[in-house]
Amino acid sequence: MEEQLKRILLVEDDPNFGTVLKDYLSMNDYEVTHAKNGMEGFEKFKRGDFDLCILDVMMPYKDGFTLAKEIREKNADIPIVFLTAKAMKEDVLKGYKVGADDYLNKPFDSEVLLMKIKAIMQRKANDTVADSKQFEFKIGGFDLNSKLRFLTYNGGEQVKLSPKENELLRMLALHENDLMPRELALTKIWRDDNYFTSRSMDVYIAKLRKYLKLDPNVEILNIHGEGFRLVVNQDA
Amino acid sequence: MEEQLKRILLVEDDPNFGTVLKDYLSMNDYEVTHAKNGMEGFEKFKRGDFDLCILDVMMPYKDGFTLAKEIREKNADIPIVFLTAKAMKEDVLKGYKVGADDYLNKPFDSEVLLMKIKAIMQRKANDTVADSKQFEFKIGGFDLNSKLRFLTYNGGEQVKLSPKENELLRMLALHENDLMPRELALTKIWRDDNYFTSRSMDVYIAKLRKYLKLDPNVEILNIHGEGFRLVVNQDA
DNA sequence: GTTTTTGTTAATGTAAGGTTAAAAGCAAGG
DNA sequence: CCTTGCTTTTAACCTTACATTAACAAAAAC
Repeated sequence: MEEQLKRILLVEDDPNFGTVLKDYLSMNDYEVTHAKNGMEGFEKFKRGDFDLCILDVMMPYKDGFTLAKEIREKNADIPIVFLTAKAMKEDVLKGYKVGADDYLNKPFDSEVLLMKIKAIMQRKANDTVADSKQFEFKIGGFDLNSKLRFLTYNGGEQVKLSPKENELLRMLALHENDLMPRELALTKIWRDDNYFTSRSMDVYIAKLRKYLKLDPNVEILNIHGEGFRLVVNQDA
Repeated sequence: MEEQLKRILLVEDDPNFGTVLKDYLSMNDYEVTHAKNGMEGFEKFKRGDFDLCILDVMMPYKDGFTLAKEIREKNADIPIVFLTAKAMKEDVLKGYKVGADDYLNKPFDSEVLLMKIKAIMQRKANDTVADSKQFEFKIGGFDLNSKLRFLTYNGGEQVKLSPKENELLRMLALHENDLMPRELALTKIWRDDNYFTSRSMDVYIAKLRKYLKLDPNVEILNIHGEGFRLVVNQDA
């Protein structure tokens, strides 16, 4: 029953309105990333892992619709809500064509926005059956219990894992014997893909290798420039 | 999957507003009982079986908070929504302490109220599944009688538990060997999740650990950032 | 051979949890 | 009322757990 904080990407060029809206959403338990224009919005979108996008339609350089189209190319499922000052029919239509999940005219009641967000999230949550819910893994002689965050070797003592250790090992296990792309772990676990998070991840790979040393048939291999591979030798 | 008509108790002294609201809710498929003051509200509450209470805060004789407290004594789970003209901070706090599920400032958008009601009902519906009626537990060498609030070790002396000690231990026992999320205990037992209630809970965890020290096979483990785990080693 | 990427260890800063004691609430009973 | 005893909260201080960053070594790519 773990409640995951929902992440929202807010792209709004009006600094006043943007900040107020961000604060309001933050107060209501959403993790908000605020981008000040379309370019920035797309960059942040690519690097983070969001649950919902709120896009202002009227922005310099890159308008909300164009941005939405780009976002849709990367992710066909993510809910998008448009903010617009104009209640023009064509605009609304254009928005829905790009795949808007909802539409709000400025100025709007912030409570209404909140309700709509909640409704959209819920709707999506029901769809998301594909979201892997596996929390127990056998890795060679190890058992990983990813819900309670511990690892045992041959039924021995339980070693506690930190949240990051746990998620990373789980992600590797989900791709056992296969490539687990760096980018995937970084966007999903660290929720940001940059130099520092990347180094942080390497630190965690080292930690995991230390735990896994107990079983000579289990190892984490690096695929240079690509990611890592959790391999289990099943001979013996 | 039979749909049961939800029953709402509406306590509102303003006859105009009360009637309008009642009609509005009725139109939206709720069965509404309208009480015109606190006394009447409590009488009707005792006699009826409601799914939700909507209480006006400002009422003659008996205000909404007092009424809420009385209702809470009879039923610790029923959702309560307060209506108030004042957006005063103290009022809000007082309300949540009594166990408010939501708060609405008059005048408000009736659509918003409707959505909130829906959301609350849904939330409660999910909780109720896990809400067990078990009141006796075996925890290693201990027996917990949660109705009479005492704990015995190997049939020895009965140690009395305070209400909070009791509820917390029961909540842990309901999740034996599994994660009992911090948030769950805080929202269910303390009815509020903030820094202080959280520290309060830690104090109670310490108390329970002291009681449970008698049996070396029983312990309460912490899962950092998640919650606690009551583990029982069943080897001997 | 130089640059980029990865491996590893240690240092730092922050957040969460543990512990104890004092203060505040609260419900009898005098 | 005021006290008394019990429960709960608040506060202070301490310890542990985590994640990030830095620094340097090793490996791979170019």
